[in-house]
Amino acid sequence: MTGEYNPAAIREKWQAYWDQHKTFRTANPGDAGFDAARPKCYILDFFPYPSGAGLHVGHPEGYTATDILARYKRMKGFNVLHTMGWDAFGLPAEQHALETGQHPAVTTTNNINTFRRQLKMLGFSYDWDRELSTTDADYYKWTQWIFLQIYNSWFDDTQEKARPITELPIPADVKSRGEKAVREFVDSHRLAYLAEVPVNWCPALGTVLANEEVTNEGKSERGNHPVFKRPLKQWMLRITKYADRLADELEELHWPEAVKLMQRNWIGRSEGAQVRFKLDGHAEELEIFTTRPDTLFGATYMVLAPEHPLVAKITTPGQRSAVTAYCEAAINRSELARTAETKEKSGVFTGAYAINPVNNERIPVWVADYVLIGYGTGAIMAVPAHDERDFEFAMQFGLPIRCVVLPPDRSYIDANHTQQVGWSSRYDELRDAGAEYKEAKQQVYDEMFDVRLIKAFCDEGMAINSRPATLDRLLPSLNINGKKTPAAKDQVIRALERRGLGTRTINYKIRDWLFSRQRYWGEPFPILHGPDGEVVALDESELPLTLPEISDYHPTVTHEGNEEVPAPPLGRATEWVTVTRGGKSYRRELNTMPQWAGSCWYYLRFCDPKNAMRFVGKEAERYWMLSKKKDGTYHVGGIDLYLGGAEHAVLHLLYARFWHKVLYDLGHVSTIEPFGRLFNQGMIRAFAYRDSRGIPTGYEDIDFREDGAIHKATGEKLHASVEKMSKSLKNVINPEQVVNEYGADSLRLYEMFMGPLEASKPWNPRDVPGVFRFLQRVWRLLVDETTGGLSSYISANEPHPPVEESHGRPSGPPDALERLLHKTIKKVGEDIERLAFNTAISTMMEFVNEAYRAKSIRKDQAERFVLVLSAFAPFIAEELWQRVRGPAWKTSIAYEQWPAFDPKLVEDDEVEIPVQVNGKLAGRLVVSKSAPQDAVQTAAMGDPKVAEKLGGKPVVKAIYVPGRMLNLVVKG
RNA sequence: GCCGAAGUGGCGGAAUGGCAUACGCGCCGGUUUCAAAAACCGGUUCCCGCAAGGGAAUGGGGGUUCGAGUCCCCCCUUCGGCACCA
Repeated sequence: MTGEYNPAAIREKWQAYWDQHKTFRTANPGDAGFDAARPKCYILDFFPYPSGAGLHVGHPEGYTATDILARYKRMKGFNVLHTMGWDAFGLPAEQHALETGQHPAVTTTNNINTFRRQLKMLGFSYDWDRELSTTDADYYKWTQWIFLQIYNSWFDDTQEKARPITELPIPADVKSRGEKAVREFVDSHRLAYLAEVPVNWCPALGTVLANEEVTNEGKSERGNHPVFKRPLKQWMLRITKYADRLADELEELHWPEAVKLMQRNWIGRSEGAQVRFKLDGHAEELEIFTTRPDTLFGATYMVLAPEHPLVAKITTPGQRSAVTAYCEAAINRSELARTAETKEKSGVFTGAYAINPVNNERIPVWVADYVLIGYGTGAIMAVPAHDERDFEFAMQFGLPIRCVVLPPDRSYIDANHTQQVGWSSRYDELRDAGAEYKEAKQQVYDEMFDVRLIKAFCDEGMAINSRPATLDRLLPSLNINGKKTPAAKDQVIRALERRGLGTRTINYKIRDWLFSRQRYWGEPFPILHGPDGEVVALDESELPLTLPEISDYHPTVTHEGNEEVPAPPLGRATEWVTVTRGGKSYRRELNTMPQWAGSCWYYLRFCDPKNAMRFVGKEAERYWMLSKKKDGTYHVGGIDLYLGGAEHAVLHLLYARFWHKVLYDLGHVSTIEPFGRLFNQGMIRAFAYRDSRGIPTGYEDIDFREDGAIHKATGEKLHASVEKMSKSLKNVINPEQVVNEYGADSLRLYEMFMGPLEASKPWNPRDVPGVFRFLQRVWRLLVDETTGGLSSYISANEPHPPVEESHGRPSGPPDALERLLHKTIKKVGEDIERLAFNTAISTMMEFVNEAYRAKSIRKDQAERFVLVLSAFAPFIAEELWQRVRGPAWKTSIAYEQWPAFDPKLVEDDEVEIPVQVNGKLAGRLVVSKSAPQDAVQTAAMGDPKVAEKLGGKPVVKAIYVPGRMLNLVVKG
């Protein structure tokens, strides 16, 4: 190797070195070389789906950030667990198989090899011995095992936790009905259960689509073919039982508030009441859920979802044909199509009437598709005055709108039609007439307010018009007039409960998790179906249940009457499918698990990836997952940093938390949460250049001139905009190309230098040379380019301190550069801890600029600087370290100690401070930090510029922040 | 529509309530060179001015404060999430 900075040669040399020496192999408790005295740090990236396209510049953004932190923590003496693996089951490989016939396993292996090669180029300090793929039978054996744990559990509502199914108490009456009844009872309590659920069947593509693959018009995203809902038996996981814990236990986590909020919204806990309405002329009652029981007096009609079972029963003959037509149309429209059309409400009157339990009013019952069957009871009481949807519907169909909550401001009220809102004058009138304070107040509230609203008022306010007409007979305690919303709610609920008309209830938006896919490339379920519909789980000893080979990855189709009924492709593996046991013939479950399954627990397997006896060894799990807080108590979640894109803010993180909690309840893991600290990196976007017709142009066809981007061939000036990278916009940046041009260290540095990690930011190819230049400057500061020896900047006359003193502690006299180095070490360390890598890099740049200005740097200073740099740019740092240390030096820089700084050298005693007059800058002053205020003030007044600004007026007040600024306040 | 994040030079961005524009890109000038590139040194928010200097500016408007890019209220724009969840 010559003296010039040659990133490619350096990269190859050190990549091979790290591989050969297994530099980043991490020992587990009990392994040789494990040092129990060191604290642990588990730093994890969202592992990638190894797509055929290879690495994208978005991947190395997060991976570089975690790598810097991992390297820093290692140098700070931590045992660092930093790992990488592959979320390799999933759709694209299967689709590729459908198109080419190539086995998904082959595609997957190839893609993984590409990803691994590309990641290794970037110098990430992963322990590659822990690499895993969700598609390895050794791995998915345990995914299946966890499924069995879930299947073999039930949720004990009193203890609020999962327990083994064997501990489920069987009621005597169930027992008495025989074995089948017991089995059904048990099955209906399992955390994994079978249910009939509609799936998206696309006959033209011959496949079942995920909801995301279906357009709003109910067509397939690929090909625009029609998609039909077909009910299929599906595995469901009872995540709803964990709704409260999933919401409440977010509290303690060090996560972005936005993500916590998104999860809470997804869970959608809402408190309210279930209320039963009698139906006029029917024995059945209509049960509804409402979060605003205080508005019960404002209910002017009821609405049933089209799928509601009561619709058929209560519809009067006169309305029957209209209602039937409406319901059929609504049910056949996809859910997406139904919710997409938010513009106009639709609905039909059933002809039936319900009785409002609080005032005996007879109100019409409608059917409308704005009420969803899946939420609450699938029926509502409509309070148009205080619900926007009901308001809109009532306006459209001319239904009455009765205001029962007085809005605190007039913007809601139609002044032309409102007679009585001047209630304070009415109060005075009553008091003048001799009424007691309380009486007068109540009298005002009890008088009917004729308030006409111009829009729905949905916030809290004061209840009005809310008293039964005949107080005594119905609900004597139910006059809520004058009550504020929360108190009114509470009073209504308690009154309803006393009368047996309703109950306090909590509802959630979150649904049970649809856990099966009609796909080939996923984990097979360890489940057998018996001849009489009995479901049997495989024994743990029969795992893994491996995927059989099949030649055609399309689903199979059977016909039931005119209808096509799809079945998963695994049905083609006829030998695999049938299992004989105890003389009985069983069929294997043909569905496979969704891609989420494998990613739900990989962080646990990384703790102990080779364990053949358990999904993770107990000791390894405890060591890596239990994090102590500063106060000695344990953190609720074990992973010290989990970093990835915001696109997984809800589902992946929620599903993984759910599995983790089940495993915790069953005693398999030691923390209630998996990810103590979460961080989302921002998206990297890129400039796209379009011509006047809007057609994108690739960078290679553009001439970047000072006056703008010009199309090379046509000479047309192109319009630039920042967009998500995509093939069609021709703005995709390939990281491998950047590595070839500038080296891996430059790529890493640029990714971090672009801006704050969490911000979305544009990739600008013109900025990459900037960080490359910085690395070259570092190189030339230390290395003589012609000889390859140490540069002339490195002062030779200084004695070279012994190894153990040269880093890890300050040495040498505190000259200006030494002071700056201490500041740099402090600032970079702090910035790494708060993941502010962009400012850390600026700080290093400033140090190098200053060293050039000084034209000299001591060898020990150079060494300490290289240590700091090594977390960011490990290849160049290894090489420089070796060169500075001399040819005898043979070990990696990765386990050297992070240099220390002296707090005394970080603080300057002489500082320049601004002097302000009335808050405006008037001048600057160099002062000693310890100088008393009056000395500083006297010096400031002596400054001619300051004196001029003061204009001879007396200083009425002076604010001095020692060492920061002085502000002189004068009158006028 | 609702919820969340963000708006600072030509560009990416920096700034515990205390000198706005660090660092980098680009641009301008200088050194070096036969010349160019590279490298090194210096300059570069905008407006007026030859200059010294002066004025304005952190999306817009108001407020709190000795002092606001930062805190509070209203509005505008962009991005992200949810989308009839009663």
